[in-house]
Amino acid sequence: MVFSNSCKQCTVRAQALCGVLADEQLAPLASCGVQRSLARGEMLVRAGDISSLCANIQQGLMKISHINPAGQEVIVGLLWAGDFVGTPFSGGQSLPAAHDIVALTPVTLCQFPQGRVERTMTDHPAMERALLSRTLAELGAVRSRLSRLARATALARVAGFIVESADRCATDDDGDTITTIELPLSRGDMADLLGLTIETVSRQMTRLKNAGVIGLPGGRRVAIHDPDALAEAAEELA
Amino acid sequence: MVFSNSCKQCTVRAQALCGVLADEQLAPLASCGVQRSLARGEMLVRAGDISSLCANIQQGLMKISHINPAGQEVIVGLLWAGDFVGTPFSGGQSLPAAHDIVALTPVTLCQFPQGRVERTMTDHPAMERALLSRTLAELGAVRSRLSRLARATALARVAGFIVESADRCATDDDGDTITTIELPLSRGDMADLLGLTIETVSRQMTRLKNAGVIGLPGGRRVAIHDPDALAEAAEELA
DNA sequence: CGGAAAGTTGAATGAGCTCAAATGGCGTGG
DNA sequence: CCACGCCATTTGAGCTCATTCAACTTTCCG
Repeated sequence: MVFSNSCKQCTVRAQALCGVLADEQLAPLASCGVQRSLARGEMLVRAGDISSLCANIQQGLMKISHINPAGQEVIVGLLWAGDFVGTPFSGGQSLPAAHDIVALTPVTLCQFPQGRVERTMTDHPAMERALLSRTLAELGAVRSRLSRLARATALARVAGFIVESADRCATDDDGDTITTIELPLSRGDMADLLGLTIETVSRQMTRLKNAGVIGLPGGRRVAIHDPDALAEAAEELA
Repeated sequence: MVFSNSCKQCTVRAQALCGVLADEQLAPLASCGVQRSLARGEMLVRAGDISSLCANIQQGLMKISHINPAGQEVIVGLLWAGDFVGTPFSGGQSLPAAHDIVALTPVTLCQFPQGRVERTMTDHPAMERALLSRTLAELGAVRSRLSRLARATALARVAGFIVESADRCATDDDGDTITTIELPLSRGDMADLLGLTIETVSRQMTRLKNAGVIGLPGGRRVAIHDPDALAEAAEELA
C-alpha cells in the first residue's frame, strides 16, 4: 500500500515511476493529477475505510498508525515527501484499509484517479515492475524496523530515529561542521513510533545531550555534534 | 521478497499465481520447476548473497532472520508451506539479500529459473499484478506484527503466536472439542521471533497452562483448552 | 500577558532479563 | 533393557531498565 522512495526532491513523475518511463508516456497520468493540501493532524485514510485513494506525497510527513484495543497508538510507518500512498489498482476485492494515515505536518499531495493509475500500469509494465520492486524494498525496510523494535534498548531506538531523520531531512548546508535538523515528530509521536513512553524518549534525548553527542537548541531542533557516537548508540543493544 | 499465502494445501501453480492464470498458460513455467529438499537447519539464503533464487515452499517451515551486531538473532518473518520466496525478476540491480533464510523443519520446495519466472510475468500481466497485490498484503501483515512487538506484553506475544500457529497448522480433525497442535518452533526460535528470552517464553507457557487455557502434553505439542481465553490473552497489552 | 499543550525531571514500581541450577526427553552404546 | 550423556525446557532468585504517577518548566499561540 505504500512505497518508499529514497530520492529527496523529485517530481511526481520521478517519484511514482522511478524514472522508468519517458515523460511523454506519463503525460496522460500527470495531466489528471489533482493537487490537495492537508493540515497538520488531518486524516487522509481511516482504518476500515474502503478507499481507492492513490496519491503521491509532495511535501510534508504522514504517519501510518494503528490504535490497539487498549487505546494505545502504534505508528507502524512514516510516509515522507516522495512516497506513494494508496492502492494503485482495484484488484477485484477492495480490502478495507488496515491503518489510519494522518498528516504530521502540513502536507501537499498529488492525487490520481485509481483507474487511471491502473491503466497506466497496464499500458507500461515497466511501471508496474518498478512499483513491485519498490514494495519489496519497503517490505525489507519494515522487517529491519521490526528487528530493532524487538531487541534494541530505548537509547538505541531514539538514537536510530535521529540518525534516520538526519538522513531524510538532510539540509543542503552540508559544508557545516555541525548538522542541525528539525525533528518532524513530537515526543509523543516518537514514543508511538519507537514503542516507548514520552518520558523515556525525553530521558534518552537528555542522556545523549549530557553525553555531548547531540545538542537541543530548543523546539524540536537537534544539533548532531558527534555523528559517530550517535550511530554507535543506535547499534547498542539490550 | 516474500509473499504470504493463506491457502493451506495447494499446488505450486495456485500458490505462485493466486489462481489468476489458466493451467495451459502455466505449463511453460511448471515444466521447468525443480524439486529440492532441505534438512532442518539448512540455509537457503545467506544475508549478503546475491541470489537469484525463486521458489515456492511446498512443505515445511522456514525462518527469515537477521543477526544483529550483538550476535542476537531476530526472526523477522516465517515462511509457511505455500509461500513464495525469492526475487521474481532481476530488476536491473540485484540487491544482496538482507536476511538469512533457514529451514526450521525439513522442507521441500519447487525452484524456478528466475528468468523464466520473469518472462512468465511479462507474458501474463495478471500474474505480476497478483504478485504485487500479495506483496502489499504481506506488507500490511508485517506492519501488524510490528505493532504487536512494539507494545504487547510477553504473555500477549506468546498467546498470539499460539493462536496464529493454530490457524496455520489447523489439522483436519476439527470435530474434536480440544485442538492439539505441534508447534513448529523451539522455545529458542519462539523467543527470537517474539523478541523475548527463552526463559520468558517458557514462563508464559507455564502461566497459560496453570490458568487452564492450554495444556502441554509434552514435546512441542500444545492443547488448546480455552480458545477464547487464549485470544483474549493475545489482545492484552502492557 | 495568560492559558494550554508539550517537554523535562524525579521517585517508586514492576515486567522481563541474567545467571544459575534442576528437571525431563531421547538417542546411543554397553 | 538399562545407564549414560546431551540437549531442550523449566524453575528460582536477584537485578535492571523502562514504565507509571506526579510535579515542574518551557514553548507555543491566541
